[in-house]
Amino acid sequence: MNELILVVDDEPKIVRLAQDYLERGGFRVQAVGDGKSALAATRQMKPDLIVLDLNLPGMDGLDVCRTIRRESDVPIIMLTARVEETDRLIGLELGADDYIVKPFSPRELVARVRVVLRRLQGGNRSTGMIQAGDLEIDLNGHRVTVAGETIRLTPLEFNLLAILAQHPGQTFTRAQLLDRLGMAADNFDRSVDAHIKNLRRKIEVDTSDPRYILTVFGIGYQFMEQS
Amino acid sequence: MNELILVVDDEPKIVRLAQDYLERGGFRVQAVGDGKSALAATRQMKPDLIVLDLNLPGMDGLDVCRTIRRESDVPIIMLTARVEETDRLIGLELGADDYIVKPFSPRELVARVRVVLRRLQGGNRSTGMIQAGDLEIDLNGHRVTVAGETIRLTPLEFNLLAILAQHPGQTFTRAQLLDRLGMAADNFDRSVDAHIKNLRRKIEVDTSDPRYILTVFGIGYQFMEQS
DNA sequence: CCAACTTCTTCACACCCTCTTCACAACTTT
DNA sequence: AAAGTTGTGAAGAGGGTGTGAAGAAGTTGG
Repeated sequence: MNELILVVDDEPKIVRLAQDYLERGGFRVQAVGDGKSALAATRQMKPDLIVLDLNLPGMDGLDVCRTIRRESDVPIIMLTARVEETDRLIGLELGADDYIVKPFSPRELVARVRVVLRRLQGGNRSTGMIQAGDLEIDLNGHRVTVAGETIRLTPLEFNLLAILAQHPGQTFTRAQLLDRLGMAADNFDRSVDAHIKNLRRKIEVDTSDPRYILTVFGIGYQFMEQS
Repeated sequence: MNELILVVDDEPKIVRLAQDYLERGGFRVQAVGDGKSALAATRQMKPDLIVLDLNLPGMDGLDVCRTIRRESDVPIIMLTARVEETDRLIGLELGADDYIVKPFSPRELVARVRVVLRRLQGGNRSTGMIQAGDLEIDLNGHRVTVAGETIRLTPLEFNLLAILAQHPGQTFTRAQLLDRLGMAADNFDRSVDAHIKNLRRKIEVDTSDPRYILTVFGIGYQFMEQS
């Protein structure tokens, strides 16, 4: 089955153009015109990739991106009108996988879509089960076992572990984690540390020499890469 | 071998101007004055990029663009006198990759040519990934691998490497690096040296014969240009 | 609706890593 | 050969992190 691309833009011309080229490129395309519909469509149709315009009526594209990221790892390509904004996109690290500056060539769009999809195909995303050493995480069942023993995690601890474990080797800043966990942005950064501490106490054999959740000094935390 | 650019325009002044600047920019240039010749030249010489004027004698520029697109994926930059956004879209719809409005600055033309060539050749500026030899830098994930092995970098070392690697071949003075790293301006210049030393120890095979971070005596440092 | 419980946030202190600086050696340029 | 520039190891100052405990906020059960 061909990949399903969700195009989110309020300009019909752009939508038509993108849809036309993407379909000619062998993708299925669904289009919506505002952020609210984008969220609904993402939940219902579970697209394989989202092309998201930054300035949308109503909800800001950045908020849409953030919200989608909280519940899904679907790849997102941002469309932006200004070159200056692209710096912020990377700086904010809000979870977009690529961006394209308007006016864009539709062929470039198709090429970028292919690149992003190919890049993320190696990732294991569909099973809902993550294994790492003695650790086993059941994303759907909200269950975590260490050496066969089920352990009790708080909701926040589970989500924290899930985010990290779904991206082994990638370092998340405290701000990114606060964001993805849906915690108030004005929270103290160090509250993340507290949860990491509690989480380590439950899953690590030796908390002073962690095997799963590593500290990246000055940046944040990361889940140990599988060897 | 340098890229071959085909310039299609019926105004000798424009052709001369474009040819002059493009050749000075390191490209080979071939020029024709009408649509029919443009098609023939495209088939024969297989240029790496085409600069195409919209209003040509005989065949319309849009038709030329459409026809070329049927048989080739060569990048096309359109030249036009009109400014309206709708025209941009029409051009892009036909398969052009960029759009320049006349009168244009010849330097802008060269810059656009470079941009289009780079982004269609899989330039990975926006992916957040930088590759150079055995070195791989994940800007978003704050991860650096050497020959597949993840290495530990301090925040300052990571930023230093990122700045240098994002501008290969460009030499930075110590003052520039201090500035970009957000270090106090009254810092000792030599602290940069110390970080370069530590960085080299982690990424270079032989620190006395660096492959990635080169010293430019009397100036500063630069990241090795990859061939 | 209240009480009991769990979870989340904040604080303070100790500890560890990083950054800066210094001094000297090695190198490049003139 | 002299002068200036860069490479390098070591040590102190500064800032980030680990941690336990206590208060705040949210949840569950009667």
